[in-house]
Amino acid sequence: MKALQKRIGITQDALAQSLTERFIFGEEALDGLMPSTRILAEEYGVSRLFLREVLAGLQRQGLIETFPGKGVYVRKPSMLNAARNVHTTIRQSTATARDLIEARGNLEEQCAALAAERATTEDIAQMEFALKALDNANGLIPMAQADIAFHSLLAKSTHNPVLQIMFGSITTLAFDTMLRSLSDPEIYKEGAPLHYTILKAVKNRDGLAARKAMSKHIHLAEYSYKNDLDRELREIAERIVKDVLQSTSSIEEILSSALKEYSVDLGQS
Amino acid sequence: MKALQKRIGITQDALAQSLTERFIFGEEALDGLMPSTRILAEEYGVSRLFLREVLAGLQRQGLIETFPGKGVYVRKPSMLNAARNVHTTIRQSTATARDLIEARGNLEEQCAALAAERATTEDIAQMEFALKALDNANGLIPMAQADIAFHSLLAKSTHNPVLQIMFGSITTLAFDTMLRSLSDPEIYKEGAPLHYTILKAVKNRDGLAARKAMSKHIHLAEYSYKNDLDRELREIAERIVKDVLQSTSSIEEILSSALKEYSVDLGQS
DNA sequence: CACCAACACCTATCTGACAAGTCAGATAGG
DNA sequence: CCTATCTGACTTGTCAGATAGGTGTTGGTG
Repeated sequence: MKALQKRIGITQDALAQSLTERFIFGEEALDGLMPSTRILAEEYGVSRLFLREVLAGLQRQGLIETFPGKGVYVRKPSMLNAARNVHTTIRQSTATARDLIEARGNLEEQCAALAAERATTEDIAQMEFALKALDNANGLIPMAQADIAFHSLLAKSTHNPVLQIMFGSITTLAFDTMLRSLSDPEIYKEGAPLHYTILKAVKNRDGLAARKAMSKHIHLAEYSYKNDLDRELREIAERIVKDVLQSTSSIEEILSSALKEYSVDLGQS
Repeated sequence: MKALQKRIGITQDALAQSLTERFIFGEEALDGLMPSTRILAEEYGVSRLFLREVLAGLQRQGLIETFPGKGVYVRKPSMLNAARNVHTTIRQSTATARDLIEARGNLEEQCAALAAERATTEDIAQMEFALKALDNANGLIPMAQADIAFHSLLAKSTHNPVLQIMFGSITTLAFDTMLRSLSDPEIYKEGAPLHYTILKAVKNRDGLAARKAMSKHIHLAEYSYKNDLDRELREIAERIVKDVLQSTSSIEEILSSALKEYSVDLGQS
């Protein structure tokens, strides 16, 4: 590690930090367009490829976005994007569905309670829209999309960016398990009305009721999962991909298109 | 986007997925050493550069680790590493200290309660070690290191990987605020004994007591922060870096060395 | 047996080049 | 004068080949 630093004048990390300070936090690139890679590379005295790798890192963090033929644009931070790496790690870990439900329950209960205090009329309207879409949805995937949108909007309604990030980091996993839960009609029949209970409590500014309804809603999965409860999330996700998606498109694409459609703009609060 | 896919036979994402399935989830590379970049590039019919960028992506996700002169090694996933990108995004967002305390409080209360149920004797011994180190610590940084180690060990004691990841994603931010809190002797005098209260409750398997003590401990910061409470975390972090660190080394280095020292191996649970 | 030097690998990086997308401005045709 | 088209100068993405520097092994020498 140290040897690499000796060889060239600047590390990738150092360059990345310098660039973020200059273009993301700093006031340069006000229109959002950064100088071209050639210019930047020359300016810092590194090769274009080296700079490219640094930019790739920033892109993976969601700080910038590159367009072939156009240039590199500074991007408004997106909570969802930042959390993207996290769930791949969870999928690798030994985390089980039970672990996820436990963590998610606590988090979402807090979100429900805080949303009851803070949700704006616009927040509520968005959540109502998502629930109506869930009722009228045709097919498993549209249902799950509306479902995850509702929960994400609830997290957004807390107006706490940290909570939004935390929920964002498990959104994909929650989506996996929703796909599994919704495929069971009985579970759906029991769980769906609770959405309205939650929303009603939020409207009434009744944090405690919202929390209770959410708790009930999340923990329904504990009964429905049975044997899968202590199975690793990875296996569940794999099965879902095979059974439901049939490799038409990736889970992440479906998820992010849903969040776009329901204008869940996690971040930029 | 589509144009790029047309040009070459395989996307970066597709190759990344193929590689992970083969070497991370799959059984190849049992010793942890992957084939060299030359071989892999030839095998997939892509250039070394292209493969390199894919590997760089995997490395950023903490899936692999490259050693110059040795090769590319498959790496056991580290929860802390996976969450690294998240806090840079939080720092960019408009999140305030109040937001962090709110989210962290709820999360850590749950961790304390669950740790009381599940902590092993080894977990408890590690936490005791960290607390003793905190008492004997000399200087702000060693104190904060012991402090964050204790809280991380508590999260580890839940034996829930998802909770560990969630806590990992805000560890850096918590560390920032600890550095600020510990610099105030009065706050420290009030907050430090609560650590022992928490640990005692964990030992007694008293989840409720552990939760209460943790709640009190976290929310102490609300009094100490005063004007800073609604200031953005970014500013606080910047000030800390300037005042405390004086650019000797980065916050992340200090933090990760602490977690290593106290053998907080978030992940691989 | 101990040592060490040459060698064969590895990754990291640089150079120079070309393909392909994008956009503004010149230019030709109406 | 207006409009449609085309050219050229940008941009990123990718490539092959060469070099630098680290690491481990192997075989020869003392």
